[in-house]
Amino acid sequence: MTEQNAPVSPWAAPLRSAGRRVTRQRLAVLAAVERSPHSTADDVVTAVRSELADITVQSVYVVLSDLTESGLLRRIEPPHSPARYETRVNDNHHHAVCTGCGRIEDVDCAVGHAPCLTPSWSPGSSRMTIQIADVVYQGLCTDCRETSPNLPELTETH
Amino acid sequence: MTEQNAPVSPWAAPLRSAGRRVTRQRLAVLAAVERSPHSTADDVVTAVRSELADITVQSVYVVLSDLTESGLLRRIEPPHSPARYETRVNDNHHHAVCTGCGRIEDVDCAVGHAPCLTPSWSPGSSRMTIQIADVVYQGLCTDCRETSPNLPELTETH
DNA sequence: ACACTTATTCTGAGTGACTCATAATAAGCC
DNA sequence: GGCTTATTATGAGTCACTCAGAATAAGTGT
Repeated sequence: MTEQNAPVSPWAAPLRSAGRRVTRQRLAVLAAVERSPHSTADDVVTAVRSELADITVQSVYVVLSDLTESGLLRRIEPPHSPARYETRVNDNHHHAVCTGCGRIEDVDCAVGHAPCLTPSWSPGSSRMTIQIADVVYQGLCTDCRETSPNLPELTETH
Repeated sequence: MTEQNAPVSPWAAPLRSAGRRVTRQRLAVLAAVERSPHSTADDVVTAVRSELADITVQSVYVVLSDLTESGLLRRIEPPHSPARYETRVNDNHHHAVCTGCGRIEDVDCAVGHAPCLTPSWSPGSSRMTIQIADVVYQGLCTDCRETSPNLPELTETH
């Protein structure tokens, strides 16, 4: 009875080394986001409630922002969408958002190194110390491309 | 008396060629955004009211999103900030947001061409037709760098 | 196993940033 | 000067969070 009869979640150790207590709520949120990357807070509430029926929306918000701050989750803010979360952190990936249906795909860095970290400033700007550069691609996914035939040309906005 | 006694706004022609009527509200909004790039909707309301005291917040929202749709304004959505607008459209520039004070600077493309428009997809992603790639840099501006001495290292997130 | 401290979660209210439906107004055209 | 229809104003409502304070439960020590 003293021994652990439930399997220890793979998230317990990461939580501990982030200096956070291991709670059922946090484990459930992490599992939900891992199962469905790019989930919104609302998605997470729905998913988690199948396991923890009474969890509140507010708690999910608190847990999500706390886990984001501790580096276990990454928060992305796609245009015209509530914030989304994923467990894939600490790698150089970005996101592509379909302007038709809103679906989000992961994108690795095309260049390998980081040219965008040494930006060329526009005239009149003071120079900032850049820490991160996030790229958000927008385009049409294969499904939406079929339904809407004639599209704007590819624009060089980078 | 029939001749134009007020100088024709430089924005009249662009509005017309975008198929939009030339109204005082639109001219005032465009002038305000041109004067203060990266303005929020609220900033615009304040600025415009010095000229058009009775304009409503809702109208400003409508005008801003309409002008964005017609390509006269560009809307940017910095993290943890309401949407911002600028008149500088159709050029390849991006933005750097100071994580300390929130100030926003313009950044030209560092690479000149557009490597990010040919992204390398992560496994499991379907290929989208990319139309635009927006880069958001985050870092510390010179002012904030002085006040907060020890900072996280530069991270390659691109 | 039990108490204790404090992080975490819950309860309930509140805010910021928009969005929508409908009525009034005013550009642009004849 | 009228007319048509795009714009703007009015007023209400929603979405995505955020905050204060009370209740609960991890983790720690005994």
